Amino acid sequence: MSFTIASWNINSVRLRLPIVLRFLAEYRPDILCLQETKCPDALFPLQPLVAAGYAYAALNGQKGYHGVATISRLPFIHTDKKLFCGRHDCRHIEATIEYQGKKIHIHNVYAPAGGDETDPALNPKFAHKLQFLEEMHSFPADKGDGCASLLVGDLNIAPLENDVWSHKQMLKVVSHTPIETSELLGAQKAGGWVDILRTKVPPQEKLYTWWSYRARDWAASNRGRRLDHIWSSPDLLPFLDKITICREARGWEKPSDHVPVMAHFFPPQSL
DNA sequence: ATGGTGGTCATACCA
Repeated sequence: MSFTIASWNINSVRLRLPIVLRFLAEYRPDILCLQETKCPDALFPLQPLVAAGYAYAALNGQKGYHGVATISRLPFIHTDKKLFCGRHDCRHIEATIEYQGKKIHIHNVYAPAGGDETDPALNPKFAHKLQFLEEMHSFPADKGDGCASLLVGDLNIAPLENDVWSHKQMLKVVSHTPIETSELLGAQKAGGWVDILRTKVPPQEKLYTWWSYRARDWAASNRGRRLDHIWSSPDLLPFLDKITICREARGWEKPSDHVPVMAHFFPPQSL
């Protein structure tokens, strides 16, 4: 029995409940971290998820915007929320699980998109994004408590050249500007995190997790970006079996513009 | 250079 975690920016969990249930039925992750749920906790559709076998949920939602939720087949031994930038935006929830004696902190993160203008002096949303990135620098993979960690979510940045369809054309586009990509890689390094999607797909290969709604034909033009990420503490790397980018979900009925990303781990006792 | 498509909540605002 492997351990599988998935992350998906769902762009309204209530509107897209049918494809959430389809994904859970077909891929059966142990944990699913959702972003942009756009749903206050009191209105979160728990019952159908419980019926699908996901009995545990850690919710941090608000009306209309943002919102994260971590749903699980395994119980949580602890949950926590972090506020970023002194705001009450719902952009983070931490849930700790125990899997075969190994405790794992799972951070579910939704980073600010940042608007269109790339000058933080002119665009407060981009300034907010940069401050969020700065605060992500003090988000360690090793908390010093002996637990492993995973950090997943929509970070709204495609850090590497082949995380976008055209590096050259995207350098002036929010999500791939040099300040964002260097800050994100800086936060990753400062926290001691490993970008595990890129341990299985080499940086020379294109890899996308998001395709705009605005394209006439998203699959034909294939102008994607890798905005969704799975980071781990280095101690989990020996157990990493494979990753899955569920590209097919972009073609499902009433799709999100993001697709689920997954990591599959061998059971620690098997190695 | 522009607008292209979605979501929320009922109007602009956000992605």
